Amino acid sequence: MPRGRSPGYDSQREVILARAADLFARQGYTATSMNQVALACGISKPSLYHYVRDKYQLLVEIAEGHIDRLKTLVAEAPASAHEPQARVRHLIASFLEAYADAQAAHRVLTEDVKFLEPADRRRVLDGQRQVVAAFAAAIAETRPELQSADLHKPVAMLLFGMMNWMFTWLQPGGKLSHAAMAPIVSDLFFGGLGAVRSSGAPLKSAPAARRAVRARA
Amino acid sequence: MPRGRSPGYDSQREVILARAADLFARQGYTATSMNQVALACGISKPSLYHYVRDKYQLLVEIAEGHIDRLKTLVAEAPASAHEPQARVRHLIASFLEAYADAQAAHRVLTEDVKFLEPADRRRVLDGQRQVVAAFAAAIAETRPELQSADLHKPVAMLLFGMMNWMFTWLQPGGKLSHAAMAPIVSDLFFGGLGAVRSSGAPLKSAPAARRAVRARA
DNA sequence: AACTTTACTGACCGGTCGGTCGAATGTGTT
DNA sequence: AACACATTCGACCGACCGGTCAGTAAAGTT
Repeated sequence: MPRGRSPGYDSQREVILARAADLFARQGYTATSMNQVALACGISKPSLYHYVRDKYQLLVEIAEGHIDRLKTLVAEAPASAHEPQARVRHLIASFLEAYADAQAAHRVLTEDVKFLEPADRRRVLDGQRQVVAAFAAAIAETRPELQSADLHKPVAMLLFGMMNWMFTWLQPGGKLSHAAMAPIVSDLFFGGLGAVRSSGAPLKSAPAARRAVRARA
Repeated sequence: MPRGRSPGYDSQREVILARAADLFARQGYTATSMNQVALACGISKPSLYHYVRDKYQLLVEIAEGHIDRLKTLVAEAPASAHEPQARVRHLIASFLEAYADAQAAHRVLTEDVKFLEPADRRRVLDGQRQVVAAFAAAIAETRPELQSADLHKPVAMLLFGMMNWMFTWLQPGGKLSHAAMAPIVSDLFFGGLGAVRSSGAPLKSAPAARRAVRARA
């Protein structure tokens, strides 16, 4: 066995994945050519193919890498807080932090899933489903009536809407950071959760909203 | 002057725009070929080019058509309600209705703006900015402290996040409709608005949340 | 030194893309 | 009938796509 892989192989591979994620995020998967990826990495196209099987593999690895990170986040969360609302607040903060650190991958995950082959797409969407389910369950603990009304998942999706939409308008260099938005999102969400009707009968008070204010500090 | 345009010209053109919007929404702008558009319309590619200058024009017309519709919505809204919160609630409902009626165009608007040339993109984004500003202003009327804290626009963006993210998870045929989500989104938003701190000092109560419950019926 | 594999590249391939050409066939106007 | 133009299409074009080939230079093992 005459020779092994260069020690720089894995790091070079990570550079490629990062640059590719960046290009995919800015231009979209289909609008990005492998020539562009190679150029962004400072290598030729055949060299690029030395590290990566094909263009599709780039997409799969970027998407799965990010969803795996998110799954790790929800898996680590339960241990950190026992009070239900504090746990969700912690989840929100850690997700927004992860989004900030991996904006390109996040954008690819949300916009280019449609280009995954059925099997891969199913796996990725299943990961997303697990993450949403974890949020929904944590939310349901703070207000069990929602679960019986089958509203805990829609409400969780509204929360994800607030978070996932942020990469659209929150620019990295701006004066408002992802971290600064975390308490605002949490306050808005838990404040409002109390006002969501769990059935046809309107609520006469907003207990969860008041609870939110108490838990915030 | 020997002949005018066929009476079916405009309707055929609208069919083309609708089919193209559908394909762009499902596959993305770059991943959709003009052959596919022609096939979906039941005509040949040269015939397609008889009705449309080029592929790019399709994108521009779809995006501008949708943003114009949204601008019309906010322009018509102020007359319909005098109470600030009711006005925003009305806006939310009418936007979600518009989204449901033009899901394809909405998706194209949010995902394919990046393919617009700078001038067109600027025009479209400026339209979006106007719409957001209108929402933000209406929100600020319900809670003026937010505006002085420069939080009314971020908070408006969180609202848009909830609404714009819905096309991601709310399937047209499902048991939960856009219309059914409108009061939930409104309740959650206005309930939570009271819990958002307008400054460093924490709120000791959530007045807007209680106001939300009263205004809901 | 001999050998095997990594790392890398210029040149190229089949195929598809957006878009056009030239011609055939209407169709309303004169 | 004669004309002008709308409408339609098969065939085609240059450009670019993802990906490969054949080959070079270097590096680790023996």
